[in-house]
Amino acid sequence: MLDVARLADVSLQTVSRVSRGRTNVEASTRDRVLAAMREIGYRPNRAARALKSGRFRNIAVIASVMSSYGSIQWVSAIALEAARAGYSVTLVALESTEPQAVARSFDALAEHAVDGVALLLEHHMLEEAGVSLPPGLPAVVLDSGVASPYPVIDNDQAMGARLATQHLLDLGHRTVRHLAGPEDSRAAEIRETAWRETLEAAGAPVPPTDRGDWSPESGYSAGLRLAADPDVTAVLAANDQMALGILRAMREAGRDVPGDISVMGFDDVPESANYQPPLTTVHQSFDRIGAACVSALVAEIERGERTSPSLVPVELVIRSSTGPPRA
Amino acid sequence: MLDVARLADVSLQTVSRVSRGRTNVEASTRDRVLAAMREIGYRPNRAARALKSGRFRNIAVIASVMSSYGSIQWVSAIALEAARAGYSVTLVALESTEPQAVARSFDALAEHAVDGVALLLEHHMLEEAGVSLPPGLPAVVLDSGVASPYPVIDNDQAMGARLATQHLLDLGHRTVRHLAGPEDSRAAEIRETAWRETLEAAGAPVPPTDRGDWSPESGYSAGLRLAADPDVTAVLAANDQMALGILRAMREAGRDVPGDISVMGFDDVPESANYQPPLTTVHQSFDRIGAACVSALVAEIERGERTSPSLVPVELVIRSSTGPPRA
DNA sequence: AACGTGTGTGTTAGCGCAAACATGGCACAC
DNA sequence: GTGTGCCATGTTTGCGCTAACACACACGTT
Repeated sequence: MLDVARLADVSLQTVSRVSRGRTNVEASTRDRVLAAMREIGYRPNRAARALKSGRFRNIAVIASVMSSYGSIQWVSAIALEAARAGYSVTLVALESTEPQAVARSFDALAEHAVDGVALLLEHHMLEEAGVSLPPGLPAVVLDSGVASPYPVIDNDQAMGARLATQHLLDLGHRTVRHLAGPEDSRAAEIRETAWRETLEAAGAPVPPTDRGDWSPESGYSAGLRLAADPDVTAVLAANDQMALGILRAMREAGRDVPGDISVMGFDDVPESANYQPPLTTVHQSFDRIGAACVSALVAEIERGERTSPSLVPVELVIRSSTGPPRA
Repeated sequence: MLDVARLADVSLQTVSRVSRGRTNVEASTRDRVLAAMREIGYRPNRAARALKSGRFRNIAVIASVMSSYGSIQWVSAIALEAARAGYSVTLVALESTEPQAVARSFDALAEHAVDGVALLLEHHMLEEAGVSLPPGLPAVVLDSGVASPYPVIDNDQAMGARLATQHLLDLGHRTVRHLAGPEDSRAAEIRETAWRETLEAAGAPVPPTDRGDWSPESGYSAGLRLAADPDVTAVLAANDQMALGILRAMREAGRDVPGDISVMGFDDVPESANYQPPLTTVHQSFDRIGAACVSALVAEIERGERTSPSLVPVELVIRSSTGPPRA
């Protein structure tokens, strides 16, 4: 920086002003400084800048389940949007959801140079691990319906489950079975509750819930049970992967989809249009989530504004795995 | 830090030593300092530490295609392994693979506080964008077979394609069709070359290559063409998603898999065990890649050692989509 | 003429930490 | 007793940058 200043024959402060794009520098001076920077190959040192300003222009994303389609979409959407806002993104991947592993990652986080955190994890994990974020650190939680001290942003999953269930009822099914996600998942709970309430509101009987762990395997074994029950005409799986397992089970059991049984998923993973048959599902807007998340974080970091929780609408995607029940 | 020093009645330097885990501190002093840190809630300031040491303990991962299964696995494997080595990971997501977008991301990178970079992109993109990394910045490329100035790490994809092709030949197929990935993909090229060479080595005829873009849709349309050709008895798709599309096409064309036609994938995505039928494919070890990548980077950052390129072995996963040709 | 007001630029100080060097105490050999 | 070396700990300094202030000068206003 000193070299640049000397070469352009200005003070260090003027170089600093140019490098930060401040306006109160005469055009000719600015050009001289910029030329000097290029000649020397000057790059501002982020560490020094951060030390002085107290800001790192960096946000952390803590993701518990990088294997799931949703969290990946979230992470990339946040990374893209953060780049637009001039922030970088530090990815803190959890080895597992064991309380100790969560606690360890949070300890590491405290030493990270971040101005804010996006939490991509089930909120109860935080409590189980007995950890908390460093006080005063802005954060948002990407998870719906939790009582969190931080702003919460999520897809409107309840709306998704409602739309899905209603779609099946509208097709003429007497009721809809639900293959829920694991009990400790908040998302699973919300989807299940919305499913139940939609049935109740329509006066349809509420059958017992089946439960899987998001994996195709768990969908497969639940699917075998469902296939064996002649009363079942429609199934809503809590995610696409489990729906895939159900499709496989139905085929093996000789039950036609959607002729004998309608199957719906949830998430709209890119593959779902190519399942057998192409899956009717619920599409979530991850890029909008990412944008909402980053703007909430930046608002709090830069202007101290707290955002109120927000739910991003979802959309029904009707393909070929659902149809009217056989008369 | 000053408060901690006062509370523990030691010098700043001793606090610094304790906080970095240096050994030359007496046990009793260390305990006093640690207690004081806890009481005050002291957290070392990364920016100051980085400013002083010239190291950020942070590596960047530049990923071009966060949507593909492989890159996601790579990113999380690297993040996990980096955490173990005491590094954090900054994710630089590319908006697109347009040269301008790539160039923009690289400009941003230059201002990032990173000690090293892992490049998760096709090498030719760098050249097209006309960008280069800041000189002297350690980097590794996760991409095989490129002539790169940086160490290259990858799964042994040639081995995978060889194993897959040989598996089909061993089952008794006269030859094997190949649905390759896009032409601009190095991975696609390697897989295709290995497939061709395996056929040639076995004295099998080399049929024309079909080409897709990694998507299930492209697999589907290629699958329809393949299904119409009665000579085809075995197909190797360059990834699982395209294989999924082929499976769908075969089913719609009334061709049994593996009875009429054997289909193989490549990647072993978690869903592939639940495709219809469960897919025979090639499994890649992403965690080993992540570990190799981080250790290569750390070796260069901390000790200036250049690692030689390394290929991580892959494994054949035989499920139910392949079998002997109908006699 | 005296006084604000604004604009472009320079000077000073210090952000929090760790390297380099300094110190002082103790164990041991001679 | 004196020297030697080693260890735990303290003091000083500066990493690269920017906020705060200082200043000089060109204006317009009273």
